[in-house]
Amino acid sequence: MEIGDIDCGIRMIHEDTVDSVKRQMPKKEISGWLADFFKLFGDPSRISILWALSKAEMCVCDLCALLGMKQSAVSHQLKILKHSRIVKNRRDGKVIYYTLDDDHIEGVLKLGMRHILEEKP
Amino acid sequence: MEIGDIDCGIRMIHEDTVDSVKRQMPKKEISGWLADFFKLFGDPSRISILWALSKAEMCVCDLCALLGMKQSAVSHQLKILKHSRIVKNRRDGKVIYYTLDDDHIEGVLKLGMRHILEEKP
DNA sequence: TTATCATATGATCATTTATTAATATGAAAA
DNA sequence: TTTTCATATTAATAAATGATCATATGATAA
Repeated sequence: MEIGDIDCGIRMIHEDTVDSVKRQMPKKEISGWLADFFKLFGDPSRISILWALSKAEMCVCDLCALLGMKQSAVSHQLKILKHSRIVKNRRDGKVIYYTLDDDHIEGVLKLGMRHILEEKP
Repeated sequence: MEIGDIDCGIRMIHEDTVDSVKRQMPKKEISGWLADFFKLFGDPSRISILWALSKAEMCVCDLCALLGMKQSAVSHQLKILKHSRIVKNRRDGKVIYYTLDDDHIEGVLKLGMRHILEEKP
């Protein structure tokens, strides 16, 4: 129990613990990327879109019908997901089909789902 | 390629796909819980706090020192995490120690990290 | 070409959220 | 009891975000 230096306006009580953990922390840039990644899953609309795309390739208007969302709203979310390279699309005439573009996405969804189902009985 | 009913103001092109996926969709309530769960990981401060706690039990002021955050900010985030039963605490005199309160959390962090490290070379 | 359809984009608005400063609580030390 | 220290809480503010409306793009069909 040593009293360490001040960095953020308050005392540090366990300097050894802080030092040890500090060595195991990711760089700030990485934490930011991680948070940005999880933020993609932090909205019910995007969760539904991703879940749906994990089941089938779908076009925008099918997603609208499936989820009861405005076309514009779906398009905006798809743009975010595409920009994060979590989703990709292909054009066939006027129709644009979306699919998941990353092997990890379904795993993340399922891991989260497992947690939810255990937490809320 | 059938043209289906209208629900959200636009046409549904692939009715069979939509029907099939609809049967595999989680209920809205569940999508909401999922999003709320991932939202916890969608902020750099919380990511750092959770990562730190996955390495050691820590008190509030140690977290402040480690992360360079104001005590108030740390406390706010810990409150959110505790309320979501992702983190728990114990009191020892004036000091309150926090730990992860869920086996899944570290797994989620690591899965996300794996994704990040593959994406950003 | 013009009209139509599927999708994308831009601007705006309302809501949520993270941080801060100030203050309160609650336990130990003096 | 009074003071000090660790943490929590409240209120205010600024920034981020998701939905919507209106409009634009881009491809096919007439």
